[in-house]
Amino acid sequence: MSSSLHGSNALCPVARGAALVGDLYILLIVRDLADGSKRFGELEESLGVTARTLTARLRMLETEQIVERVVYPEIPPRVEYSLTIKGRDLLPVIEALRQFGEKWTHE
Amino acid sequence: MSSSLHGSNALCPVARGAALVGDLYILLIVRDLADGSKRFGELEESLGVTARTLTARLRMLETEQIVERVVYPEIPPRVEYSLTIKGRDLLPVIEALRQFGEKWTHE
DNA sequence: CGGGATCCTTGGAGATACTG
DNA sequence: CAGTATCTCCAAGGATCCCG
Repeated sequence: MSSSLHGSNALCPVARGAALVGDLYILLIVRDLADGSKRFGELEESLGVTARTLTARLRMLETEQIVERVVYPEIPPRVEYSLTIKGRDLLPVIEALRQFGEKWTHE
Repeated sequence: MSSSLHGSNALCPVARGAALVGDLYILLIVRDLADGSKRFGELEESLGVTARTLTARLRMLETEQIVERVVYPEIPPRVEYSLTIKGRDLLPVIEALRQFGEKWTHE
């Protein structure tokens, strides 16, 4: 996922941004959190990915300050994920992707 | 790279778009071709990736009609890659990524 | 419910060598 | 130059079990 850059244009802001979100699951997580917070289970079902993989992405997004994790000390436990300010600045990427998807992909 | 969708929101246009370009190298290829065609070797050096990997991405982008491949029968051979109309519709994604990268990433 | 720990499998990517 | 062909390897990801 968060790969390291090696090319001669690794310095480019596009490359640095792509190194963070150039990943299918991460884009889908940001999409899911676009309109409010979601629980771990909701994301799990929406992405159709195992907990292990989802956790890895969420931890990474937390570290990058793109996603915020809030734990509610209830029984059973509840954990809500939401976009930070930085994360919300990724929404134009999602929107551009949506435009493209609507225009060029079918089914 | 071009993963298959399994989640409950796999139908979303964002998901379908992300399935195509939710990959670091693909985003960098589109970025590199944004301002005109480039040769195989130029892309290779820019991305810092092996020929094998680059070829896989280019073939996939060709199949998806995002990139066009033109062979010039010269010696030594020359092959130019460029964005198709569909590929150019990905530029807003790259631009959004650039905005994000400029604002939130450093170095 | 929201994970952590473990085992296991696969294919994606590097390195190298070769060719039209 | 622009690939293809092999081999190898490691790490990402699924499956499973467990726990607070």
